[in-house]
Amino acid sequence: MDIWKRFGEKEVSHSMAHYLQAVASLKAEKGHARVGDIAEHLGVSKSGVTSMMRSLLSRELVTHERYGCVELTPVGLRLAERTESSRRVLTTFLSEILGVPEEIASEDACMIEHLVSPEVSVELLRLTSFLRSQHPSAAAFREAYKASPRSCAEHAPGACDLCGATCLRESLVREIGENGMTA
Amino acid sequence: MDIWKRFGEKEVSHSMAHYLQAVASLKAEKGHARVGDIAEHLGVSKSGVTSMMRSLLSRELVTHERYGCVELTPVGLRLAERTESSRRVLTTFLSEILGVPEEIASEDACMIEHLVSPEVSVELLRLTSFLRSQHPSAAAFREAYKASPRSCAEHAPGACDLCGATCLRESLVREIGENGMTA
DNA sequence: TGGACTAGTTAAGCTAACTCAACACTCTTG
DNA sequence: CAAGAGTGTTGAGTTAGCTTAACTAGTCCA
Repeated sequence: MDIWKRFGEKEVSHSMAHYLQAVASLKAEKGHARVGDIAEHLGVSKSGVTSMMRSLLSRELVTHERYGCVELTPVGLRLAERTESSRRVLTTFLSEILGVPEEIASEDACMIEHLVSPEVSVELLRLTSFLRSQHPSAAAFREAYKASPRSCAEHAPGACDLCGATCLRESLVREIGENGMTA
Repeated sequence: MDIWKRFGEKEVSHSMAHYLQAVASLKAEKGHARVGDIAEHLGVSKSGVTSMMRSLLSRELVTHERYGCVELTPVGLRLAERTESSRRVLTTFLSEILGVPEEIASEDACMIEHLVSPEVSVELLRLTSFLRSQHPSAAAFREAYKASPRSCAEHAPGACDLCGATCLRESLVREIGENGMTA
């Protein structure tokens, strides 16, 4: 009943997760992460970076001396890596298994990467690798799934217990249509 | 490169989505949604509700007269229904297909329901209903998947193209372990 | 008809995560 | 080694989404 509020109680916020990722990727790319680099990488102002660094510093996720480079602490690094893992698994699942266009897959993954629990990520990884594997039933699945109906037939009211009074598929497809996209 | 910032550019925020859902569910449950009901339902103060109503009013997602009941506009209702659909699909997928404990499934679904694009929701619905169906290859899949390895064997460095330098599964499982949970 | 109670609103204040403008530091180069 | 360019920080201001405290509108009852 109250879960929705825990949104703000995650160990790191959406912004923080992306700052940590930015530091990690700049470090990997150029060998160091400076305030200006981070600002450019994320498309925010340098002063925004400075104040976020203060906040990450107080949580001991980075180290940062005035006018110096930013470094991830072990905890910060672990968080950055975990977010990155989650993003990779999600993107692959969404685009390869679900077959959603890559742009949408990346966008959705970017939105939710830091919100998905490791429990879900790890199971998503398992499912994704199984469905992509050479295992005979995975191959059979891929064939059958390709041919399975996209229509609402199986979602006619009463025929599908996922749908309640309204057919989920219909309302979702209507949504996509209204945004000018094709299903 | 800049997708992360679009987080704040969604048509409705996480909070708004949940206020809309609350109005819809109270309306369905008691026939009307009043400020106090919403406050109690969401665990926020009444003044918080009043100010959010002002904001939803200005976006024409609800109607609300001083000291009166709150009603969803057609757009508000559509958004509430879409969020609800998305939540239902996600919860089912996470718990039934991925096999994640129900509590975690609900929590994750609640976090991301409003962030997942309808394109992804609709494909997730398709995959979920296929994998739950009586289709022979779905049944075969379920059997094979149950028996498929949970271990890291298939993720040994180099053996799995999902993993880069570090094994995703290992880092995710480590994360779960550190939170005192079992994989 | 006027309390009293409940429901709702307003006002002021908080935190997060930004912005821009101005100032301060550092580093390079002549 | 000092001027200027470039980098980084500060400070003030903004918006979203809350909070508490104080006030007001509506309702019910004697």
